[in-house]
Amino acid sequence: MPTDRKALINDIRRFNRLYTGLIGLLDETFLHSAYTLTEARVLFELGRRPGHIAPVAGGKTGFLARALQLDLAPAASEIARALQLDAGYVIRILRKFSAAGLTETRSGPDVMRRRILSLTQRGLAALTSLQAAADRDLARLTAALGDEEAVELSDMLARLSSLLDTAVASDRLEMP
Amino acid sequence: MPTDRKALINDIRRFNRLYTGLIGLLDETFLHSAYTLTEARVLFELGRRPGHIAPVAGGKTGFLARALQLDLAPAASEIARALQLDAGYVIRILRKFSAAGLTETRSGPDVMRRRILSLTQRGLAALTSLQAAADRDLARLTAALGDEEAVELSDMLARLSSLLDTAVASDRLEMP
DNA sequence: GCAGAAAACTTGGCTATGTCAACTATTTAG
DNA sequence: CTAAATAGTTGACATAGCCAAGTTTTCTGC
Repeated sequence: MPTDRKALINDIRRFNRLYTGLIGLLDETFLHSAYTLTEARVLFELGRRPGHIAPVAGGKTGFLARALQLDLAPAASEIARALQLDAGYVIRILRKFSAAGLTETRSGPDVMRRRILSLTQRGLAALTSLQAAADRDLARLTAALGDEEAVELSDMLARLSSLLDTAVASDRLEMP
Repeated sequence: MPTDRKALINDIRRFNRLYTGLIGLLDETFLHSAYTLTEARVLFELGRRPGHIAPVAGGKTGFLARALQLDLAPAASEIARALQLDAGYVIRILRKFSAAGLTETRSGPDVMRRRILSLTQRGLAALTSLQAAADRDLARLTAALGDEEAVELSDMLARLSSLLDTAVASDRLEMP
């Protein structure tokens, strides 16, 4: 292995340590909320998927939809995959949400298709409030940065995301 | 709040999502090892602190040492703080390590100062093996990147660490 | 359109992870 | 010397999250 790769790996490890600590700090926001950390993540994930906010009436979840990468696939399993969580665990969280009136299953005439979830107004409100809290903390955290540094940081994060995406994607292809 | 700050916060959130997923992938390395994720983190932390590998005989842990930021402070509490874990929890992990012969408490002539830990040869071996596994995974992950990209990534991580350090540090000062 | 495969859902049981409160021992500050 | 901090220690407890096994629903090949 070339030297620069060793250096890179070392740098990633160092950064990992730093960022893990930072995430720990930011997560406190959620711990002070009415939801657990994972519940919050699930809530965010529900909000991120338009298909779950406003499900297409009668939308098919079959081969075609999947091929087109439509976001209409069943909720629990998809969220579990996205967040790397156990499916059973996610189901329980979703049921808790449902019981709290945050989500609803707008089942059309076809009762079987019970899996498509959507956020209720109440769920959307909960999400918005969580987002606001998280934003407030991030604003506080980045308050010390100058305007130039802020822009620099944004640019780096974007580039970094792109690089990591490439890496992760090709890693996935190799070892599925 | 200026527009660029909102953009920055959004970018951070996006990056957070990506990186959280990445960390989840990398953590699998440890889950497949003989240690749990947290145990592995504690082991790494022990290895990171030279004071714990080779404690200075008779080293003082008092006011002076603290003022000079010497790394001779008691093990458990320090590790707990660094990793944001409960002290009692850390103690138990450390005892488990001790029982497995990974660490030892080399108490000097002063019996009272029973807190300084060090890794045994066996502990060091365990750590080395874990590091190797983690390195292997990181190498695989970054294999798809070109040499130029690797260097670019290293540079960005360093710069990013510096920016985040600044932010976190001044955040701590404001709200201790 | 039907049989079997694949994928999603669901549940119970379990371990690891982590919290909390209480108490003791030691160290530091005044 | 005394107070207050700081560390360590322990038990009891709660939660998070995984696993395996079973059920239901959807997809695929014929």
